[in-house]
Amino acid sequence: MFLSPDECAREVVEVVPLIMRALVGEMRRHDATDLSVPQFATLAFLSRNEGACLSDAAEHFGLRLPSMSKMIDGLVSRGLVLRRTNPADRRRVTLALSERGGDALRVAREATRVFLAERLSGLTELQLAAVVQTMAILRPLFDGGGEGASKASG
Amino acid sequence: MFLSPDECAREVVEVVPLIMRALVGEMRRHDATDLSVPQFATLAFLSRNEGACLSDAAEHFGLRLPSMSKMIDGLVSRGLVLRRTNPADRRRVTLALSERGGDALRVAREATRVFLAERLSGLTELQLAAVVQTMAILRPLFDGGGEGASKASG
DNA sequence: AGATATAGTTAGCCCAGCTAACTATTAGAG
DNA sequence: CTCTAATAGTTAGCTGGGCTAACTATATCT
Repeated sequence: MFLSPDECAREVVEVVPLIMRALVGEMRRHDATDLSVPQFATLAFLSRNEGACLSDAAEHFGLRLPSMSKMIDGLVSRGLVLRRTNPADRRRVTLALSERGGDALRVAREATRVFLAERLSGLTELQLAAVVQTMAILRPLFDGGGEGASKASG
Repeated sequence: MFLSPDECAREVVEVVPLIMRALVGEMRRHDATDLSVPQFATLAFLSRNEGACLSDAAEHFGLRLPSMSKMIDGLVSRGLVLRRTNPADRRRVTLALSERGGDALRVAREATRVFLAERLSGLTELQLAAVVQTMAILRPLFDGGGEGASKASG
């Protein structure tokens, strides 16, 4: 049986939104963490990139500056993110997680992980391995907005 | 090597949003199709469920009625969906794709498929098979809002 | 010094969720 | 048969999260 990228794409385009919807729904339900998925992702990015500036974050998520700025607004006003002017280049803004932001991220990560792990709990070891392998295959194709994605054949 | 649902969940929760972001970004770029992802998904649902009522659609997507109603508003006002009162139960509304809606769905599907297929074009046959297999594994866990998902262990 | 480029913000638009409150219709109790 | 309760949708109004256009502030370059 020949398996074309086309057929594969058809599957991915159906299943990924299903999973995403479940994740979004789950996070919406959680009043405890009370983070939207984009907010969650932003905190995660900042935890991996301490000191990133607004443009860095915007580029990573493929967003325009105003969108990113507003998102950060929300997180700053909730005390989860610190926004400071960079003294070396006073046009730039330096972003960092606050202590509360780090806590919120950990809580949200844990809740999401628990939710997903529960969904996956019925899978066999072999199936789990297949899922992990697939994630490893797909990640580089879609990370960083996909600029370098077309040369994934290597 | 033992692979726990937890580790698997950690991968899924990182990679799925990456893919989703790419899909959303791609659809936003497309002025031709000019459908948002939820609109696209709604048309796809209606094409598979001719004659569904508003509640059916809302339940399928895990949305509240007002949200679904507004979404349908948009599609109706663009001539993509027909909204008719069900004569058998005049409280109900019967939804269907219009001809233009069917066309729009086909165009959007094709564009999305092409985009994704391009991203996947560098994968080997084996990798493609793994992806397809994983989608088949995950789909039932997240389809239909996941009501029956917790008993996936059976 | 003055033009140009870069980093962010503000204003204002749209879509897409939500709840609360409402209308219209149907089903059911008495 | 009527009156109440339940069900299906809509409307109003809120929030978040995208966008562009226009602006400010800073840096860079001629």
